[in-house]
Amino acid sequence: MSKRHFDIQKVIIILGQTATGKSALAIKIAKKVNGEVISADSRQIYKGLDIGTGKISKREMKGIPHHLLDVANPKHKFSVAEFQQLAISAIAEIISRGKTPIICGGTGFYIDAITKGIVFPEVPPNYPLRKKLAFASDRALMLKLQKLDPERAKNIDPKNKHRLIRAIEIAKTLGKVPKIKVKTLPYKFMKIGLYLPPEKLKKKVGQRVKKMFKNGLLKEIKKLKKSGVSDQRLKELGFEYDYPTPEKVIKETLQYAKRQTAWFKRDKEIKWFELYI
RNA sequence: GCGCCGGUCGGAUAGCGGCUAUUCCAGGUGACUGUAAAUCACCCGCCUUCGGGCAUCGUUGGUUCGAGUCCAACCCGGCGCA
Repeated sequence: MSKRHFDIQKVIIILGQTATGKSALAIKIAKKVNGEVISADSRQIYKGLDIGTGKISKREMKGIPHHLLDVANPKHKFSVAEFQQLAISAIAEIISRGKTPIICGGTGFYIDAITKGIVFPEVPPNYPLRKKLAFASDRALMLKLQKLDPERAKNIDPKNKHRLIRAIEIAKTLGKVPKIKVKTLPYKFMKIGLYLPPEKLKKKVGQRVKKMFKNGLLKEIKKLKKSGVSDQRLKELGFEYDYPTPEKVIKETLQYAKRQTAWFKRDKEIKWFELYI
């Protein structure tokens, strides 16, 4: 019996708050283990959002192949489920070439979609329906959901319109919202979390944002607008479209970092490291 | 010095005498099943056994059954006139 038989394929995950040095570490590890990087970032997935998302440049990649960057059009929404599919096939494809997948990113939900194998109900977004329901009050949405699927209505966030609308969307096509299902992938996920103490993070974010402005963040936003990305969309993507100031961007980035921490805190499998940079 | 206006939580703001002082921002804790830098909940004067208890609207008095709200004086800030 060969040793190979007992080996479970490893998939390395590098996660953590923004600006903690994930991308650089991913490159280092990739060099060591003959790996390729899969980005798990809900904004870097889009074409044209480079400066504002802190996307790694070709040069910084140092020859390491990167997947799931620039695969979506910023004009349209990209969903977790789509990401999950692409990521799963990217993992398989990298492994089939005898290399090690390294998932690197800060979008906790995207990472969990892979590592926990969340099975999303096969109901794609119904944008006309969403648009229509967007005007309804949370109370009205709740009543609607109670009629469609009393079970789901019992444990849903009663004031969270996005979730209510999604639940209604599912219930309308499937009859009801299916119970949470999980289909784990046959890999061993090694979760490495990068952490910076608050003061250092603040400093790092400040430096990074200033660099963004220097590198032409405003020009990038203008370009996106010109290519047909609406103000509304830009806002969804986390960009100020009118008067973004460094102070504002820094503040928002730090707020985001806090939300990231809240997400990652729940995952006890993460091994945390402070990077000295 | 005179006149006018104002002083309410870290900041901003609401509060025609009546239960528990409003809302927004900032801050904190948390939730998360196809929007996730999204969305949502709770806390945000002090104490608490988490049920509540005690404070508090510049200060000090007063009117009143009852005052952030009315009155007086004072303190502070802004504007105007000297």
